[in-house]
Amino acid sequence: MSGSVLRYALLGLLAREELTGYQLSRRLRNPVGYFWSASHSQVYPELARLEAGGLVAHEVVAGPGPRDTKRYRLTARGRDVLGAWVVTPAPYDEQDEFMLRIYSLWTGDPAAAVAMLRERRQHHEERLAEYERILAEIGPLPDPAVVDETFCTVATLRRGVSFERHARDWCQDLLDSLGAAH
Amino acid sequence: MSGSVLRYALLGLLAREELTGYQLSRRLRNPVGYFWSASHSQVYPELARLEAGGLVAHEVVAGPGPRDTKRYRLTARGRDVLGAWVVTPAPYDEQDEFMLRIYSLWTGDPAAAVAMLRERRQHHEERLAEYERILAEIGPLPDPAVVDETFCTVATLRRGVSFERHARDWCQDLLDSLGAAH
DNA sequence: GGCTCCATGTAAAACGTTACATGATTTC
DNA sequence: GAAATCATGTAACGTTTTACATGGAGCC
Repeated sequence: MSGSVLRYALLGLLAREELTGYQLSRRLRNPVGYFWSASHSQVYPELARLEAGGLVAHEVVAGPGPRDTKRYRLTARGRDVLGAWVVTPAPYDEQDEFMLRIYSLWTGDPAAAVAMLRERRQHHEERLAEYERILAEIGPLPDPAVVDETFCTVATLRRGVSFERHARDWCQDLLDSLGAAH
Repeated sequence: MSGSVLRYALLGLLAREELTGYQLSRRLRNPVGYFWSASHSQVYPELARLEAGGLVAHEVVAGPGPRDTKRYRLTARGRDVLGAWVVTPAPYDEQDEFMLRIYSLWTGDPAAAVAMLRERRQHHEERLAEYERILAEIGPLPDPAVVDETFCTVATLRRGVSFERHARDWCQDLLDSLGAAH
């Protein structure tokens, strides 16, 4: 029973629907990939470990593809482990490679710095539009809030919207103070 | 010549002042630790690699401690490598263990979830105050902006302020919609 | 014919964390 | 006298990335 974070990403996805290893890998690009990603070569061994620990189980299903697929589901024990983990405080400091660049931006070429910041701002802009599009698709939540899958999905999207907006504005402010026209 | 990010954290610190391995380790908790951290057991081997590549050099100095210390400085080549890296686009998706918890919050105990979110909001509040204190200490920047060390430090702090503010408000909104009184 | 998607795995290499190892000086 | 700080390193372990390996179905 390893203590890696990946296992909780997998349990969290399986708490919502039954999935194959391949489908889990894809979701770890999108939509969960927005805040946690992993490659398939990590997923398959981790699934085997989770099954050995009794947190997930699988049945073999003839899928749409040519080969038999393993459809995984969360066990009651898996659900308990996940539920206990989510209310645990997360480590506070995240690594931010972009900020590391900003910290030493003064050592780089000014014109290249402006180009990099413009690209970054554009990236935030696009991601913001994407989050807002998904939110619009989901529509309004019921007013006495029901804390279910959708509620949590919307919560993460709202955080995304807030984050991208502030990040975009910060890029713009920095560009302005660098004296970059338009 | 490895391609890890740590090397740029070290180069970025050495671009500002000459430091020993131990001092570098401490700065990777604070202030750079706000967005990049590393333990001393990573720093010492990486410094050796950087020196082998001609990006840093050291001289042995009798420090305040009992033992001789190695004071490292950036070489011209190290400065070039750093300057080229900072204007390079950073990978966009960062891992966010906290958001992974939020995504599956619905599987956890509601009261425990509220407690966790309150603690998190408090954390953002404290970090916000810290950044604002440091900004006040630095004071205002010259108006025709000079893109130097201080300018970049202030840029990272402003981003920190903006981030903590939005994160705190998001926590509060979520607590509100969970119907948590105060 | 080549590319992408479906689908599963293993292996090697790189990277990061924690523990081991040592020891003087300063502060409580 | 105990704990923290200064100061440097190595070793073991865990995690992550990239490459290796295979192969059918559908699309351009």
